[in-house]
Amino acid sequence: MRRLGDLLGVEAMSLYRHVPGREDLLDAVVAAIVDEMQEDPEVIESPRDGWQDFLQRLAHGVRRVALRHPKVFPLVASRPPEAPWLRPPLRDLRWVETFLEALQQEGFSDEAAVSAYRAFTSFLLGHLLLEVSALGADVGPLDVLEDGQDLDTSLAPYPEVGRLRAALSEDHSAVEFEEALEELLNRIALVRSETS
Amino acid sequence: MRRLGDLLGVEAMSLYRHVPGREDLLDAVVAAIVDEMQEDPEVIESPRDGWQDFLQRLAHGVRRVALRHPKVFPLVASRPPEAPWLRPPLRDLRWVETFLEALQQEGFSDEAAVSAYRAFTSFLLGHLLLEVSALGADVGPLDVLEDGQDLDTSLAPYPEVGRLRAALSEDHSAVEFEEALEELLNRIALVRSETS
DNA sequence: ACCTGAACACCGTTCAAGT
DNA sequence: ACCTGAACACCGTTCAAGT
Repeated sequence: MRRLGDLLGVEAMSLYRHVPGREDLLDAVVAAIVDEMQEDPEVIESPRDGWQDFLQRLAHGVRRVALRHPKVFPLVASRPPEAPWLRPPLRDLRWVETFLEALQQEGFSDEAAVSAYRAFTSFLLGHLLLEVSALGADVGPLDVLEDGQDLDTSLAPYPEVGRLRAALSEDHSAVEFEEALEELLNRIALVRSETS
Repeated sequence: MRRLGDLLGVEAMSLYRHVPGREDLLDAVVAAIVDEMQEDPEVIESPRDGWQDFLQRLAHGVRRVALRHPKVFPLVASRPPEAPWLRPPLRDLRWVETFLEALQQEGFSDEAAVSAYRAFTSFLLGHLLLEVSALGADVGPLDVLEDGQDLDTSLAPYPEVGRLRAALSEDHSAVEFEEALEELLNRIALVRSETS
């Protein structure tokens, strides 16, 4: 609060005229991010070419927002949701409604739509949180080391990690996201046809 | 620090004899949780009936630890990792080494093993973080409401959410975890056979 | 070797007082 | 209506001093 006050050229105490407290302010930040997803033209674009197309565009939209705000996304992902049916990062009644409608219009049963919503949010959370945290890490890999050690000797007990450390450090987040998303959509399609 | 001191019947300042600071203390907590995974007999059990059996047991072991420590697991999931090749929640050189060895012994190529490690961690992170945070939420669904409103009127603009809110609130985390894990193993098997 | 007291530089928040 | 000063109850951390 004090820092934000400074940033606005005002004393911290003035903020309490406009906002009940720190927690509500953080909630508002999260809400702003969620709104940003809602305004993405790539996601909202009216002609939906099937539910797969819709979920593809939604997933990519959420990913863009996450990458645009790497510092804030963990908040979107982990603030306690307002209700049990709001799962991060799709923690918004409008999104859940749109999501369910879109799938039901294409013949999903109630249970299939709900289970797709669950699988979809788990997927987004895992991939985007990991991607975003890797971004924020900007960790010189030297942080692991004790004072005298170098990387090779400290990795000596772990030959495979040492041998593959280049491969392990590569960033394949974009293609991984794509492939896992593809796979998720296939799984959802399967559940759809099972229960319909 | 002050609260922990109280808990130990000592002044906060005494803690600095034993620990460099707050951050290192949190790191130690995370390390303790990771060690707990290592000691789970269900996971370590020597006769491994193939890599699928190993990954199944590992996933369930991590899940057990996460559910045993719902308050601490978010820390395991989101503390900045020590190196780019340590992905939460499997953020431990010993685990990565074991993981890679196990898969290579069963004919995985280097790339297939690394990509399996990535997919596996994303999966665990998404599912367990969501499950654990739903646990900690214990949210009376009334928190969403303004003072005068009741649930039905506040959900009125979202008919599908309203209609399906019972289904949306049900907890299916256990079966979802199982099914998604199954699906993940199938995908990993596919990648394995493609690149070998 | 281990602990303590006093102190420093921070927080978020309340409230009476200013314009 | 909006902002401020002083104050309160907290933090983590340093350091000289105690046993």
